Amino acid sequence: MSLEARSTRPLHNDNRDFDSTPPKHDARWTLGICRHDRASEPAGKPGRHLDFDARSTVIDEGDDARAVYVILEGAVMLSKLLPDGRRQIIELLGSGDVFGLTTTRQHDTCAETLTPAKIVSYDRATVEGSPAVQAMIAECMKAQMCALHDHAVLLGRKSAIERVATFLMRLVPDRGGQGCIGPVAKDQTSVRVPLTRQEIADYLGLTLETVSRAFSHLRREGLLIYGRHDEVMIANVCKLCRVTGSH
Amino acid sequence: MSLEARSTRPLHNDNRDFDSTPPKHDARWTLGICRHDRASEPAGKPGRHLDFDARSTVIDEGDDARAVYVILEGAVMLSKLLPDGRRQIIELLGSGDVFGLTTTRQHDTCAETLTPAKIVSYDRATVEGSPAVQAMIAECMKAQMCALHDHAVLLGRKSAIERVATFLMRLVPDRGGQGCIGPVAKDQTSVRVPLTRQEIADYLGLTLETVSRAFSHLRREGLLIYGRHDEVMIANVCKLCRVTGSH
DNA sequence: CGGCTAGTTGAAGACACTCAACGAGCGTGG
DNA sequence: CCACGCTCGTTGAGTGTCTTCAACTAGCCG
Repeated sequence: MSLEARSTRPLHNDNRDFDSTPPKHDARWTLGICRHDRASEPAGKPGRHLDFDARSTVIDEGDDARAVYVILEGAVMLSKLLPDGRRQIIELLGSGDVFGLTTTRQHDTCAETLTPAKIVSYDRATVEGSPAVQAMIAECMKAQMCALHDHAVLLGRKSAIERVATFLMRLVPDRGGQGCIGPVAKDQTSVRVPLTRQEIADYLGLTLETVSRAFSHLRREGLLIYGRHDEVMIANVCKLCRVTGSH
Repeated sequence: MSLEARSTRPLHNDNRDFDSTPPKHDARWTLGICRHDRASEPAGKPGRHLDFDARSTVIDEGDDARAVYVILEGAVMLSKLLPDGRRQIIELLGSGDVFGLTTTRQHDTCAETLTPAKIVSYDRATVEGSPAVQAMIAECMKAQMCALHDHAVLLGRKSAIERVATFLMRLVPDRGGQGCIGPVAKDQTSVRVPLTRQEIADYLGLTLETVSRAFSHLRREGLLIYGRHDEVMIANVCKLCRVTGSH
C-alpha cells in the first residue's frame, strides 16, 4: 500500500486556445494502449487544446468538474485514493479515450499523464450544447466500460501472474484486448512500460514486490527479456497470452 | 471459484409490445440499489417492454448485440466468466440503469435478473435514430462508470470485511454511495439481500466461505442482526460505514 | 563519491482459500 | 405426518498466495 505522498509536479498548462490544425493520428499507439480508432475530433467543435508533460496532474480528486477531457496523444492514468492512503489506479487511457466524467459537482478521480500528452478539454456548457461531442463521448464511454468490466474480472478473479501477463498483453497493439488478431508468424514484440512497479501494482491490485516477482518469474520462464530502460521484449506473445487466464 | 454450471431458468419473455402506461416509479428502491433518479423513459420513444421473473437470463455472453436495455423496476446483475469457470459479477444494477452496451457485435457479459423486473429494450436502430435515447443512455453510463471506479477500488484494495461492509452499505438507500446523507438519528435499517453468498462472493472477488465469515464477524460485533429469509438488520449504519474503509 | 530513486530478492507472517463436515430450511413423496 | 433429498449457509482445520519488512543492487545526477 502506497502510504507516502506521491510527487505531483506543477501543472504545465500550455493551453493555447483552439487552433484548427488537424489532430495528429500518427502517434496513436503511444504506450500501446490506444484501444480504439476514435481519436477524431468532431469538426468545428471548439475544444481547448492542452499540452502536458509526462507525469503532470490534469485533474485532482475533489477539483470542480468544469470540463470533460479527450486524449489526442499520449497516455493518462486515473486513480482513486482511500483515506488511509491506499491507491487504486482505475483506468489506463490512450488516445481517443475520455475522462473527467462525473455525476457530481466534483471530480471523484485523479488524472495524471504517463507520457507527454495532447488533450482537448470541452467545458460542460459546450458538451451540453453539442450533440456531436456528446455522441463522441458516449462512444468512448462504451469502450471504456467494457475495459472496466475486463479489469473487474482481473481484480476479482485473477492470480498475480495472470494479472501481470494480462497487463503486458494490453501493451501489445492488436493483441490481448477486444480486437485480438490471434497468433502471428514471428510472435515477439518489444513494448515500452512507462509505469513504475508501484504504479503497475496499484493498477493490478498488488504490491510492488509481487509485481516485481511476477516479472522475474516470466523472465525466468523465457517469456520476457528485459531491455534498456522501460523496454521489455515479449519473446512469445501467444504463450504469454495463454498465461493471462482469459484464453 | 464457482466451477459448477449455474442454473439458468428458461427465459420468460412476456414481451407485450409497447404500451403507453407510464413507468412505475414506486418500486424504485427494490433492493436498495437504485442509485439514481433516472428511471424515466424519454416520452414517445418506443422501446419494447419486457417482464422477467426473478433469476432469469436476459442476455448471455456471446449473444448477438441487437438491443440496449434499460431497467424500470427490479435488479439485474452483469457477470463474466473465465474459461476455467471463475466468475466475476461486474455490476449490480437497479432501476434507471442501462446494460447491453458493447463495442463488438456480440455481448461480452451475461445479464440475469435478481428480482422480478420490468425492462425496456431499444434495438440498435432505434437508439441510433434517437438523440433523446442516446442522451439518456449516456447519462446512465456516466453514473455506472463512477460505480465501476468505486468497485475497482474495492476489488483492488479492500479487505474482505471492508468489502462486505461496503456491499451492505450499498443496499441502504441514500447512504454509502455518492449521495450519502450522513448519520441520522435512529441509525438502523433493515435491508433485503437478494443474492446468495456465492453471488456476493463473485461480486466482491471473494469465496462464499469468506463472505459468510465476514457476515458472522459483523454479526458478532453487533453490527448485523439476521432476520427472516434474506432480511438483515443493520444495527448501526454509521458504524458499519466506518468499517468500509471509504470514510 | 555520496545520495537518491527504482527494482530485485529473501524470510516470515497474515489473510483469504481449499477441503470438509454439519445444520437449517424447504419441497417432495411415501 | 415424517423421512428424504436438495440447496444454502456456517464453521473448523490446514494450506497457499500474497503481503510485509528488510537488505541489497543498479542507475542517475549533482
